[in-house]
Amino acid sequence: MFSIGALSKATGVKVPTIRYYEEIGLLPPAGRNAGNQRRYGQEGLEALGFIKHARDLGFALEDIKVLMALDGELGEDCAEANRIACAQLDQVRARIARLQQLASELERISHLCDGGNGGHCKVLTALGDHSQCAADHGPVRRAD
Amino acid sequence: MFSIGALSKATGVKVPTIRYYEEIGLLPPAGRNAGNQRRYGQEGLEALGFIKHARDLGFALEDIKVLMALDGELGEDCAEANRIACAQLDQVRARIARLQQLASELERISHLCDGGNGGHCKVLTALGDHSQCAADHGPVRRAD
DNA sequence: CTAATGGCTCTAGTCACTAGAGGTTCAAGA
DNA sequence: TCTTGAACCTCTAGTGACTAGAGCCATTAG
Repeated sequence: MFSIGALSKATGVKVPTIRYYEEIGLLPPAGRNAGNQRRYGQEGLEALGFIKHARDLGFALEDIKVLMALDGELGEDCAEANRIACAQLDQVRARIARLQQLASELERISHLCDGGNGGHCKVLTALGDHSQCAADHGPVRRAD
Repeated sequence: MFSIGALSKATGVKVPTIRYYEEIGLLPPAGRNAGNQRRYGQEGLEALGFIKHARDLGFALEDIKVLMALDGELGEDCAEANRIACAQLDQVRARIARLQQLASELERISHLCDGGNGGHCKVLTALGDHSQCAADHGPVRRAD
Protein backbone atom coordinates (compact mmCIF):
# COMPACT_ATOMS: atom_id res chain seq x y z
CA MET A 1 0.00 0.00 0.00
CA PHE A 2 1.28 3.43 -1.00
CA SER A 3 0.50 6.78 0.53
CA ILE A 4 -0.07 9.56 -1.99
CA GLY A 5 3.48 10.80 -1.36
CA ALA A 6 4.99 7.38 -2.02
CA LEU A 7 2.93 7.06 -5.20
CA SER A 8 4.15 10.50 -6.23
CA LYS A 9 7.77 9.47 -5.78
CA ALA A 10 7.25 6.17 -7.56
CA THR A 11 5.68 7.78 -10.65
CA GLY A 12 7.14 11.28 -10.74
CA VAL A 13 3.67 12.81 -10.67
CA LYS A 14 3.26 15.57 -8.08
CA VAL A 15 0.93 15.05 -5.15
CA PRO A 16 -1.54 17.86 -6.01
CA THR A 17 -1.63 16.56 -9.56
CA ILE A 18 -2.63 13.09 -8.36
CA ARG A 19 -5.45 14.62 -6.33
CA TYR A 20 -6.43 16.65 -9.38
CA TYR A 21 -6.58 13.53 -11.56
CA GLU A 22 -8.87 11.92 -9.02
CA GLU A 23 -11.05 15.04 -8.86
CA ILE A 24 -11.63 15.08 -12.62
CA GLY A 25 -12.34 11.35 -12.70
CA LEU A 26 -9.21 10.26 -14.51
CA LEU A 27 -8.16 8.13 -11.54
CA PRO A 28 -10.81 6.22 -9.60
CA PRO A 29 -11.29 7.55 -6.05
CA ALA A 30 -8.58 6.04 -3.87
CA GLY A 31 -9.44 3.99 -0.82
CA ARG A 32 -8.82 5.69 2.52
CA ASN A 33 -7.26 4.55 5.77
CA ALA A 34 -8.73 5.18 9.22
CA GLY A 35 -7.37 8.73 9.20
CA ASN A 36 -8.96 9.57 5.82
CA GLN A 37 -5.67 9.45 3.93
CA ARG A 38 -5.52 7.94 0.44
CA ARG A 39 -3.95 4.49 0.09
CA TYR A 40 -3.01 2.99 -3.28
CA GLY A 41 -2.30 -0.55 -4.43
CA GLN A 42 -0.60 -1.97 -7.49
CA GLU A 43 -3.46 -1.03 -9.84
CA GLY A 44 -3.28 2.57 -8.68
CA LEU A 45 0.42 2.60 -9.48
CA GLU A 46 -0.20 1.15 -12.93
CA ALA A 47 -3.03 3.52 -13.74
CA LEU A 48 -0.99 6.56 -12.78
CA GLY A 49 2.03 5.22 -14.65
CA PHE A 50 -0.10 4.90 -17.76
CA ILE A 51 -1.35 8.46 -17.39
CA LYS A 52 2.16 9.77 -16.79
CA HIS A 53 3.58 8.10 -19.85
CA ALA A 54 0.71 9.18 -22.07
CA ARG A 55 1.00 12.76 -20.79
CA ASP A 56 4.73 12.70 -21.51
CA LEU A 57 3.82 11.70 -25.05
CA GLY A 58 1.61 14.77 -25.31
CA PHE A 59 -1.82 13.16 -25.08
CA ALA A 60 -4.60 15.33 -23.68
CA LEU A 61 -6.28 14.16 -20.49
CA GLU A 62 -9.49 13.61 -22.45
CA ASP A 63 -7.69 11.26 -24.85
CA ILE A 64 -6.15 9.44 -21.93
CA LYS A 65 -9.59 8.96 -20.44
CA VAL A 66 -10.71 7.28 -23.67
CA LEU A 67 -7.58 5.13 -23.82
CA MET A 68 -8.06 3.99 -20.23
CA ALA A 69 -11.68 3.12 -20.91
CA LEU A 70 -10.55 1.02 -23.90
CA ASP A 71 -8.00 -0.69 -21.70
CA GLY A 72 -10.77 -1.97 -19.46
CA GLU A 73 -12.94 -3.25 -22.28
CA LEU A 74 -13.38 -6.88 -23.28
CA GLY A 75 -11.12 -7.49 -26.27
CA GLU A 76 -9.46 -4.09 -26.11
CA ASP A 77 -10.17 -2.08 -29.20
CA CYS A 78 -6.72 -1.88 -30.68
CA ALA A 79 -7.91 -0.06 -33.79
CA GLU A 80 -9.38 2.78 -31.75
CA ALA A 81 -6.28 3.07 -29.58
CA ASN A 82 -4.14 3.15 -32.67
CA ARG A 83 -6.36 5.81 -34.25
CA ILE A 84 -5.83 8.05 -31.21
CA ALA A 85 -2.09 7.43 -31.24
CA CYS A 86 -1.89 8.23 -34.95
CA ALA A 87 -3.91 11.41 -34.51
CA GLN A 88 -1.46 12.42 -31.82
CA LEU A 89 1.44 11.62 -34.12
CA ASP A 90 -0.06 13.81 -36.84
CA GLN A 91 -0.43 16.66 -34.40
CA VAL A 92 3.17 16.31 -33.25
CA ARG A 93 4.41 16.32 -36.84
CA ALA A 94 2.35 19.39 -37.68
CA ARG A 95 3.75 21.17 -34.65
CA ILE A 96 7.29 20.29 -35.65
CA ALA A 97 6.75 21.71 -39.14
CA ARG A 98 5.32 24.93 -37.76
CA LEU A 99 8.10 25.32 -35.23
CA GLN A 100 10.73 24.82 -37.91
CA GLN A 101 9.32 27.71 -39.90
CA LEU A 102 9.37 29.84 -36.78
CA ALA A 103 12.94 28.89 -36.00
CA SER A 104 14.14 30.00 -39.41
CA GLU A 105 12.19 33.25 -39.15
CA LEU A 106 13.63 33.94 -35.69
CA GLU A 107 17.09 33.12 -36.94
CA ARG A 108 16.69 35.60 -39.76
CA ILE A 109 15.49 38.26 -37.35
CA SER A 110 18.26 37.78 -34.81
CA HIS A 111 20.90 38.03 -37.54
CA LEU A 112 19.73 41.58 -38.23
CA CYS A 113 21.29 42.82 -35.02
CA ASP A 114 24.44 44.83 -35.62
CA GLY A 115 25.16 45.03 -31.90
CA GLY A 116 24.95 48.79 -31.82
CA ASN A 117 22.47 51.09 -30.09
CA GLY A 118 22.31 53.84 -32.67
CA GLY A 119 19.24 54.49 -34.76
CA HIS A 120 16.44 52.00 -35.16
CA CYS A 121 16.77 48.48 -33.83
CA LYS A 122 16.28 46.20 -36.80
CA VAL A 123 15.21 43.34 -34.59
CA LEU A 124 12.32 45.39 -33.27
CA THR A 125 11.44 46.55 -36.77
CA ALA A 126 11.43 42.99 -38.05
CA LEU A 127 9.29 41.86 -35.14
CA GLY A 128 6.78 44.55 -35.93
CA ASP A 129 6.61 43.97 -39.64
CA HIS A 130 5.16 40.75 -40.86
CA SER A 131 5.70 41.71 -44.49
CA GLN A 132 9.43 41.05 -44.07
CA CYS A 133 8.77 37.41 -43.29
CA ALA A 134 10.11 34.86 -45.69
CA ALA A 135 7.64 32.11 -44.83
CA ASP A 136 4.00 32.61 -43.96
CA HIS A 137 4.10 31.22 -40.44
CA GLY A 138 0.87 30.69 -38.56
CA PRO A 139 0.30 31.24 -34.85
CA VAL A 140 2.09 29.08 -32.31
CA ARG A 141 1.24 28.83 -28.67
CA ARG A 142 3.27 28.02 -25.59
CA ALA A 143 4.50 24.51 -24.90
CA ASP A 144 7.53 22.47 -23.82
CA MET B 1 -9.97 56.43 -36.98
CA PHE B 2 -10.82 52.74 -36.56
CA SER B 3 -13.54 51.17 -34.48
CA ILE B 4 -12.46 48.07 -32.57
CA GLY B 5 -14.11 45.90 -35.24
CA ALA B 6 -12.24 47.63 -38.06
CA LEU B 7 -8.97 47.24 -36.14
CA SER B 8 -9.78 43.58 -35.64
CA LYS B 9 -10.29 43.06 -39.36
CA ALA B 10 -7.16 45.02 -40.23
CA THR B 11 -4.92 42.98 -37.91
CA GLY B 12 -6.63 39.60 -37.66
CA VAL B 13 -6.82 39.88 -33.86
CA LYS B 14 -10.27 39.12 -32.45
CA VAL B 15 -12.27 41.88 -30.80
CA PRO B 16 -12.37 40.34 -27.29
CA THR B 17 -8.64 39.72 -27.54
CA ILE B 18 -8.01 43.40 -28.27
CA ARG B 19 -10.03 44.38 -25.21
CA TYR B 20 -8.09 41.77 -23.23
CA TYR B 21 -4.76 43.24 -24.34
CA GLU B 22 -5.93 46.64 -23.17
CA GLU B 23 -7.11 45.22 -19.86
CA ILE B 24 -3.73 43.67 -19.06
CA GLY B 25 -1.90 46.83 -20.07
CA LEU B 26 -0.30 45.51 -23.24
CA LEU B 27 -2.13 48.10 -25.32
CA PRO B 28 -2.57 51.62 -23.95
CA PRO B 29 -6.22 52.44 -23.14
CA ALA B 30 -7.89 53.50 -26.38
CA GLY B 31 -9.55 56.87 -26.71
CA ARG B 32 -13.35 56.85 -26.68
CA ASN B 33 -15.96 58.60 -28.79
CA ALA B 34 -19.05 60.34 -27.39
CA GLY B 35 -20.81 56.98 -27.02
CA ASN B 36 -17.94 55.41 -25.04
CA GLN B 37 -16.75 53.25 -27.93
CA ARG B 38 -13.03 52.73 -28.55
CA ARG B 39 -11.41 54.62 -31.44
CA TYR B 40 -7.93 53.82 -32.74
CA GLY B 41 -5.46 55.73 -34.87
CA GLN B 42 -2.38 54.70 -36.81
CA GLU B 43 -0.29 54.07 -33.69
CA GLY B 44 -2.94 51.71 -32.34
CA LEU B 45 -2.83 49.78 -35.58
CA GLU B 46 0.95 49.54 -35.44
CA ALA B 47 1.07 48.49 -31.80
CA LEU B 48 -1.45 45.73 -32.34
CA GLY B 49 0.34 44.62 -35.50
CA PHE B 50 3.55 44.31 -33.53
CA ILE B 51 1.82 42.23 -30.86
CA LYS B 52 0.17 40.02 -33.45
CA HIS B 53 3.39 39.29 -35.25
CA ALA B 54 5.32 38.64 -32.05
CA ARG B 55 2.55 36.33 -30.80
CA ASP B 56 2.64 34.44 -34.11
CA LEU B 57 6.35 33.96 -33.50
CA GLY B 58 5.56 32.37 -30.15
CA PHE B 59 6.60 35.19 -27.82
CA ALA B 60 4.83 35.32 -24.45
CA LEU B 61 2.79 38.44 -23.72
CA GLU B 62 5.26 39.32 -20.96
CA ASP B 63 8.15 39.26 -23.44
CA ILE B 64 6.14 41.38 -25.83
CA LYS B 65 5.57 43.93 -23.08
CA VAL B 66 9.33 44.19 -22.60
CA LEU B 67 9.94 44.46 -26.34
CA MET B 68 7.36 47.22 -26.67
CA ALA B 69 8.90 49.14 -23.80
CA LEU B 70 12.30 48.90 -25.54
CA ASP B 71 10.71 50.15 -28.73
CA GLY B 72 9.75 53.37 -27.01
CA GLU B 73 13.15 53.99 -25.45
CA LEU B 74 15.67 56.53 -26.64
CA GLY B 75 18.27 54.65 -28.69
CA GLU B 76 16.33 51.40 -28.66
CA ASP B 77 18.28 48.71 -26.92
CA CYS B 78 18.98 46.37 -29.79
CA ALA B 79 21.11 44.04 -27.70
CA GLU B 80 18.28 43.41 -25.26
CA ALA B 81 15.76 42.87 -28.03
CA ASN B 82 18.13 40.45 -29.67
CA ARG B 83 18.67 38.62 -26.40
CA ILE B 84 14.92 38.05 -26.08
CA ALA B 85 14.66 36.92 -29.69
CA CYS B 86 17.55 34.49 -29.24
CA ALA B 87 16.07 33.11 -26.04
CA GLN B 88 12.87 32.50 -27.95
CA LEU B 89 14.83 30.81 -30.73
CA ASP B 90 16.51 28.52 -28.20
CA GLN B 91 13.14 27.58 -26.76
CA VAL B 92 11.74 26.83 -30.19
CA ARG B 93 14.72 24.65 -31.05
CA ALA B 94 14.46 22.77 -27.76
CA ARG B 95 10.78 22.18 -28.41
CA ILE B 96 11.53 20.86 -31.88
CA ALA B 97 14.10 18.42 -30.52
CA ARG B 98 11.68 17.18 -27.88
CA LEU B 99 8.85 16.80 -30.36
CA GLN B 100 11.05 14.83 -32.73
CA GLN B 101 11.78 12.29 -30.00
CA LEU B 102 8.08 12.05 -29.30
CA ALA B 103 7.25 11.56 -32.95
CA SER B 104 9.63 8.63 -33.28
CA GLU B 105 8.30 7.09 -30.07
CA LEU B 106 4.70 7.48 -31.27
CA GLU B 107 5.63 6.02 -34.61
CA ARG B 108 7.15 3.01 -32.92
CA ILE B 109 4.03 2.55 -30.81
CA SER B 110 1.56 2.87 -33.64
CA HIS B 111 3.46 0.28 -35.70
CA LEU B 112 2.77 -2.26 -32.98
CA CYS B 113 -0.88 -2.48 -33.99
CA ASP B 114 -1.72 -5.70 -35.78
CA GLY B 115 -5.24 -4.53 -36.55
CA GLY B 116 -6.87 -7.34 -34.62
CA ASN B 117 -9.02 -7.27 -31.51
CA GLY B 118 -7.89 -10.48 -29.90
CA GLY B 119 -5.82 -10.56 -26.74
CA HIS B 120 -3.98 -7.53 -25.44
CA CYS B 121 -3.68 -4.34 -27.46
CA LYS B 122 0.02 -3.72 -27.89
CA VAL B 123 -0.54 -0.02 -28.43
CA LEU B 124 -2.15 0.28 -25.02
CA THR B 125 0.59 -1.82 -23.46
CA ALA B 126 3.27 0.36 -25.00
CA LEU B 127 1.49 3.49 -23.83
CA GLY B 128 1.43 2.16 -20.31
CA ASP B 129 5.02 1.03 -20.18
CA HIS B 130 7.70 3.63 -20.31
CA SER B 131 10.44 1.01 -20.07
CA GLN B 132 9.77 0.05 -23.70
CA CYS B 133 10.72 3.51 -24.87
CA ALA B 134 13.77 3.81 -27.06
CA ALA B 135 14.50 7.43 -26.18
CA ASP B 136 14.07 9.05 -22.81
CA HIS B 137 11.55 11.68 -23.80
CA GLY B 138 10.58 14.35 -21.30
CA PRO B 139 7.13 15.84 -20.82
CA VAL B 140 5.52 17.89 -23.56
CA ARG B 141 2.53 20.13 -23.20
CA ARG B 142 -0.14 21.25 -25.57
CA ALA B 143 0.54 23.76 -28.33
CA ASP B 144 -0.03 24.49 -32.02
C1' DC C 1 5.27 12.67 24.26
C1' DT C 2 6.60 15.78 21.11
C1' DA C 3 8.08 17.67 16.91
C1' DA C 4 8.55 17.21 12.14
C1' DT C 5 6.74 15.63 8.21
C1' DG C 6 3.04 14.48 5.44
C1' DG C 7 -1.75 14.46 4.53
C1' DC C 8 -6.54 16.67 4.17
C1' DT C 9 -9.95 20.22 1.96
C1' DC C 10 -10.89 24.46 -0.12
C1' DT C 11 -9.99 28.55 -2.62
C1' DA C 12 -7.61 31.15 -5.89
C1' DG C 13 -4.05 31.92 -9.41
C1' DT C 14 -1.59 30.79 -13.88
C1' DC C 15 -1.68 31.82 -19.40
C1' DA C 16 -4.02 33.59 -23.24
C1' DC C 17 -7.82 33.72 -24.42
C1' DT C 18 -13.17 32.49 -25.43
C1' DA C 19 -18.20 32.57 -24.57
C1' DG C 20 -22.25 34.42 -22.91
C1' DA C 21 -25.60 37.63 -20.65
C1' DG C 22 -27.69 41.83 -20.74
C1' DG C 23 -27.51 46.36 -22.01
C1' DT C 24 -26.12 50.71 -25.18
C1' DT C 25 -24.77 53.02 -29.52
C1' DC C 26 -24.24 53.49 -34.35
C1' DA C 27 -25.35 53.61 -39.31
C1' DA C 28 -28.34 52.82 -43.04
C1' DG C 29 -32.72 52.43 -45.14
C1' DA C 30 -37.89 53.63 -45.27
C1' DT D 1 -37.59 61.07 -38.25
C1' DC D 2 -38.03 56.40 -37.03
C1' DT D 3 -36.66 51.78 -37.00
C1' DT D 4 -33.96 47.92 -37.35
C1' DG D 5 -29.95 45.25 -36.95
C1' DA D 6 -25.22 45.14 -36.40
C1' DA D 7 -21.64 46.43 -33.64
C1' DC D 8 -20.25 47.96 -29.30
C1' DC D 9 -20.06 48.14 -24.03
C1' DT D 10 -19.10 45.79 -19.23
C1' DC D 11 -19.03 41.92 -16.39
C1' DT D 12 -18.69 37.18 -15.18
C1' DA D 13 -17.33 32.59 -15.91
C1' DG D 14 -15.05 28.84 -18.41
C1' DT D 15 -11.01 26.50 -20.86
C1' DG D 16 -6.64 22.93 -19.83
C1' DA D 17 -3.61 21.20 -16.78
C1' DC D 18 -2.06 22.18 -13.31
C1' DT D 19 0.27 25.16 -9.03
C1' DA D 20 0.24 27.73 -4.62
C1' DG D 21 -1.33 28.77 -0.24
C1' DA D 22 -4.19 28.75 4.10
C1' DG D 23 -5.58 26.33 7.91
C1' DC D 24 -6.28 22.13 9.95
C1' DC D 25 -5.54 16.85 11.05
C1' DA D 26 -2.69 12.28 10.91
C1' DT D 27 1.37 9.67 11.08
C1' DT D 28 5.90 8.53 12.42
C1' DA D 29 10.70 8.82 14.39
C1' DG D 30 13.23 9.88 18.28
